[in-house]
Amino acid sequence: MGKLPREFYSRNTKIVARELLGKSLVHKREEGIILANIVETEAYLGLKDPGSHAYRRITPRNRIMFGPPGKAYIYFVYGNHYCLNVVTEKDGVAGAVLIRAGEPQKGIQLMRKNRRIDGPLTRLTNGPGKLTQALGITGSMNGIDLTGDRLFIMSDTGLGENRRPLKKFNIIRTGRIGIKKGRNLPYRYYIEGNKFISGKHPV
DNA sequence: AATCAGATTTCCT
DNA sequence: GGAAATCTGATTA
Repeated sequence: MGKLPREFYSRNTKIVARELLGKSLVHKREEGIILANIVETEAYLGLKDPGSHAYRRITPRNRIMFGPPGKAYIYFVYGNHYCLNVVTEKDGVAGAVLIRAGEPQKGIQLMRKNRRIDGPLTRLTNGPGKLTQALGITGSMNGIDLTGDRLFIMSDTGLGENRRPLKKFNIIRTGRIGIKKGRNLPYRYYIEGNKFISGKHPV
């Protein structure tokens, strides 16, 4: 139930993406603790991955991806949203895992407040932009150290207001969402049957 | 149910 | 200039 150490992140990006499923993402704020279990991730590799921001070279935006593992790479997309990534691989090698969806466990009232939306729990954090908004994560936190005590990831505590801890689960691997180049590469991972995966629900 | 406009930054084919 | 690791609320394109 400890906080994941830097060695966890300092590994192959696809392995980290897979192993982050079922872990607990924690944001400590003045108002209280917000915690969600990670249920969907995508691996973004470095210079050779055409779907990655780090494709071909370092830029001011993607520089965090090239730095030490265990940091947060947070970027702004489509004029409105922030996406949270975890930096992987050794210092100097680009790689990151996009956290695409979570399952709310603690601080659900805070999440609803941050999202300024009513509706089912399953729509609170079922997408990368929704997740950061619910957790109160913005671009000013880009580069924050995930081995610190403000924003970090733990093994599933089994605590939570929502439901029992995730036990064993099957992992499904598919192509990544929302990109054109590199879409065919099977670098998206999610927990089979989970109700909090990104995407539209039928009404 | 499916589609569209709008929010508006960062980086280029 | 135009697309991009998105989402919401309004419209039916």
